[in-house]
Amino acid sequence: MASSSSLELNLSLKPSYVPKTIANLLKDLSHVDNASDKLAVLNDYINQHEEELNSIVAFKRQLPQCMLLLMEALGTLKDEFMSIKNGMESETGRPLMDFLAIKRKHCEEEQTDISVAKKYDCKGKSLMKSSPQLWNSNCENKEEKTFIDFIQAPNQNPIPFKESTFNLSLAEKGCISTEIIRKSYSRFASAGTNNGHSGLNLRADNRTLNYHPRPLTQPIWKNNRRSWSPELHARFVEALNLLGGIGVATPKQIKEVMQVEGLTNDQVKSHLQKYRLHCRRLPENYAKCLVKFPDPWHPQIYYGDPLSPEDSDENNSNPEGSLSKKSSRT
DNA sequence: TGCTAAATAT
DNA sequence: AATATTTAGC
Repeated sequence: MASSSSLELNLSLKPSYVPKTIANLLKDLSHVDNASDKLAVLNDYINQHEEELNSIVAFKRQLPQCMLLLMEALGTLKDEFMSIKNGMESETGRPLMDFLAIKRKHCEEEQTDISVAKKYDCKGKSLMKSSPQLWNSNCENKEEKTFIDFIQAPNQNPIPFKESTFNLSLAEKGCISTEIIRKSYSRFASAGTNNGHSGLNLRADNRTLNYHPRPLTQPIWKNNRRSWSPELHARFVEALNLLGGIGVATPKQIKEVMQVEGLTNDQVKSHLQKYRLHCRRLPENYAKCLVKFPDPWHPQIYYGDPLSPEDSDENNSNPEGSLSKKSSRT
């Protein structure tokens, strides 16, 4: 209703995302008579939903229902996209590729339109790139992870990238197979039920899969004991954050993400215990923070996006000074 | 000795 | 997995 104006895109094909329920979106879509425009709108919603899914995946344990709702919405959107696309093809007898070529042309024009970017500005970054890219058969962009990628458990054979990227498969065969989505969805839904966890337990998201820690530069052994150098600790905290925070990450998961040779579960467990005790004494917002926060252990270190280890690693040059600060606490 | 980090036990 | 206890380094 409020968004009906946004659907007056006719042939301009501008991004049309306006938050609304799927039911309302479908209702609004039913008033659009041009199938191409419907697909464009659906595509915007699909991209936007994937972005949002990416955003909350770090909070998946706290927001499992949000994950499910988003994934259901995505499934619905993609099914709808498929059926419209199929309808188009059977009606016109024209393969989708023709359609894609037309869209691509439009999108290239759009890319120069600042107002288009504005619409996608609410979260700052990559949103604007998603829409124009959809219609390109741009296989280069391996960074662009979508829906399917972060439901892969790390030890499962990932679906080949070709199939797992919505954009690419759209370009190649018109649309991602809903079968793949369903498979992934059911894997997602059952992921946490057999391992003792109450809720969903997605072991790895797309960031975890991409996490490639640089080799440690500082010694991690002292006598016979594991020495938690600030650099090692930084990696520990990164892993912690990737896995959803101090309250939910388990020692085994942390160890796996850290990828430090010789590191044992017990050592991580011990360190986690110590770290939790330490954080417990601090204002509680520290302990809950997931992404950006000053490490209470090394307060002068400010952890940035866990994706960029250099943020935390490099700043550890003066570690011991902060360690001594701990003893001044009580 | 006391304090803490790390290891080990429950 | 969480907590408690022990060991050991400074």
